[in-house]
Amino acid sequence: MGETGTDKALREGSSVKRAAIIAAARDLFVHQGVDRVSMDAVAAQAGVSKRTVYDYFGDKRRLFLAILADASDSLNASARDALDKHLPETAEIATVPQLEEALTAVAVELGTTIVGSADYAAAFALVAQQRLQTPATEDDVVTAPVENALAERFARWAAAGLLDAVDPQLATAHFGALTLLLAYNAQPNPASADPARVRQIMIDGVHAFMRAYGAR
Amino acid sequence: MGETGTDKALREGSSVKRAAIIAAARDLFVHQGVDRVSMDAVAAQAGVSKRTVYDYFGDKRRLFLAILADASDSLNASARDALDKHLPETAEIATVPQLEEALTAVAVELGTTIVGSADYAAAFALVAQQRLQTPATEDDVVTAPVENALAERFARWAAAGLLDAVDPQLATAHFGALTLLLAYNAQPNPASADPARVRQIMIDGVHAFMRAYGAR
DNA sequence: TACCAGCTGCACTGCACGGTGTAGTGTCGC
DNA sequence: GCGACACTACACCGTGCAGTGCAGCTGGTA
Repeated sequence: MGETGTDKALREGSSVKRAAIIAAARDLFVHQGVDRVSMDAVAAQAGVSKRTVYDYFGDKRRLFLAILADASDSLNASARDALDKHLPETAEIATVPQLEEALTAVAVELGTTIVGSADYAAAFALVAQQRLQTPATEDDVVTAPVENALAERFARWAAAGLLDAVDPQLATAHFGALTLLLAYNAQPNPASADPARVRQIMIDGVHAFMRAYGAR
Repeated sequence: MGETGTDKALREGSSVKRAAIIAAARDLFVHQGVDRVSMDAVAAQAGVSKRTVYDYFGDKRRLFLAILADASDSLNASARDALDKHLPETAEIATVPQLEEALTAVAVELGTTIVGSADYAAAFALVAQQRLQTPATEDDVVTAPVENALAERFARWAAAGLLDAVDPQLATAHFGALTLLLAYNAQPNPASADPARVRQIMIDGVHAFMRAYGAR
């Protein structure tokens, strides 16, 4: 399941044009909905002929899937960056306050990069749009890797006596709900978030999480 | 802002037909997306002629808004019911465990009726679909009344020393995130939720909430 | 009986969009 | 000069859909 077969006769083309088309389509799709955006509009926004769009991506559905894959990739990449940056394997976290500080740093960074950035918020919006439609939408944005990485760390801290979490998976879900989920949902419309507001939600969310799960 | 003006020349008609059209349109819209559902399909599903749909609602947009208003009303009604049932003004809640029990009852009921019921889940799905589209979407599903009612109760319990909540609004937001938001988001697709799963999420969510906000 | 409103069924218009085919232009390597 | 290629501009087809107009059926009412 690694490669989604580029079935036939798709042109490789330059990566800059490809990126331009994806960016244009993403922005238009997010703000107007996939169905209301014509391929002509995508081509115009990308500064490319409509024919080129079809030569590159085949049809509208495959263009959409390409957007999802692209967003999913960069989302996971930046999430992993944030984790490695603020919660490295070598982190010396020995007290609950240290843990809260580190988690807050992670949450704020994730919040500003994910919720605050149109690129990633777009992915969620698009999935939310298509989720209900044609049931054959198994092509989702994969959040699992990040969640698993977090759950693994939670389990380690629980073992170390820093967290009072019987079920690390559940703790991870609650962490996400109190931070990213809440922040994303609190925005009137994604891709235009108020950074300060997001930041405050993150801080409050981590604080509540630590009150619930921090060892006493 | 009370009445959205039924501009002109709309027929009142029988409430059963009206309800049938709304139900049919809601289901189709939720499962296929507003743009992909034709008015012919709505009429057929409702067992009504297309002409009648137009005579009743004017156009597709107003039909959509009627669905939102309808869902918003019944959602708030059943939410208020759940609150009055499990957290009446006359409730004798004096201990933290009693509070957790009552909150769990409320959350489970809200979860099964809202997340578990297609009617209300549909509203959120539709709003999610339209939220990004044409920015002039001020016609939202109003959750504010319920949230305020909850926040008010939280404030009272905080004053009574049962909750350790400096900011009742924030506590309400966290309560919602840990329960409804998480449950709604954990469903692969709304309107087909697993009741047992929803129930468990609610129980766990309230438990975590009480660990974070319950007085020690 | 005549009238009238609610409703159906259907034909019809106008339009927008997905997708294709193709002629023509610029560019690179030989 | 020549072929191969990437790309554009544009015309074009088929289709699906929002919305309208209308003829006709039905049941209730005076």
